[in-house]
Amino acid sequence: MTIKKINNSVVVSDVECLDLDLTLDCGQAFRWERGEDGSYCGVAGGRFLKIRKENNNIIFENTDMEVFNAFWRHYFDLDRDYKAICDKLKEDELLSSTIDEYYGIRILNQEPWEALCSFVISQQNNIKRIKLIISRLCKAYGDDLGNGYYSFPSPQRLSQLSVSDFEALGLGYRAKYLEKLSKEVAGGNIDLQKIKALSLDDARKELLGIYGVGIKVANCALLFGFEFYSAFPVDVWMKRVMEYYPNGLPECFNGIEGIAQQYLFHWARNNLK
DNA sequence: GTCCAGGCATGCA
DNA sequence: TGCATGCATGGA
Repeated sequence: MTIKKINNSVVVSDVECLDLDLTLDCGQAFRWERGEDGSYCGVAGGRFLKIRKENNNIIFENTDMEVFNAFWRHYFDLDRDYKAICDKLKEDELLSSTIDEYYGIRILNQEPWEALCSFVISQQNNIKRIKLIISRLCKAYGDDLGNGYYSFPSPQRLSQLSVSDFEALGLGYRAKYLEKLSKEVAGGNIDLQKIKALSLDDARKELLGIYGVGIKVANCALLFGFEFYSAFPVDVWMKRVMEYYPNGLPECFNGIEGIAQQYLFHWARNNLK
């Protein structure tokens, strides 16, 4: 991997295992939009980014080296050896063919607050509508970043809302979950950074204590927002996949269960039912 | 019209 | 502990 500043962009060459479609539009993050040219625009960490792939280069447009190194480098998990991870996972028969077919999925390091909210919203919902609701939430209560892009609203901002304010965004019965969660985090009763520093089991216990957070939402938040690569979310799609593992998860998943899961999730959505 | 979506809280056994 | 049920919304 080599990194260069070219004009207004940061250009990263020779990145193994990063397919923008598979990574940004695979149900782990809900704020990226694909342009007709295959580029993606989105917001993370309060920053707008346009990213595209050109031959062997990943181009981070309108980004300087400081912001790239401070934020996007970690967001895209660029310092993790996904090739080695995928090679290990391919010891499993199902993943061997799945990774060949869908090589390039990475786990994004999203912010804990956004990930937790997003997956509370995700429950009993489909990806298209999750995106729609989050988009409305950001437009209504996030900071205006220009060109129709908005930051994900802070817990402080959302703590000022009522249940009916959330319902107006189409949150349905999840409105009361978001309302309470926002107030708890804004008020300091829930400390997400502290949870991030715990062991996986302890962090999961903390999240499971939150109103509206069950085992699936907790594991998604842990994997996508708290950097726990062993978290293994099982939703309706993964329940179908689990029939292929009647004796439990294979040993080659150890420590990287979450990455295995994301490939299997993608495979299931394309191949099962 | 019915079924389903990256499920959860609640009540009851 | 495990299981049944209700829950908001919108697309297929």
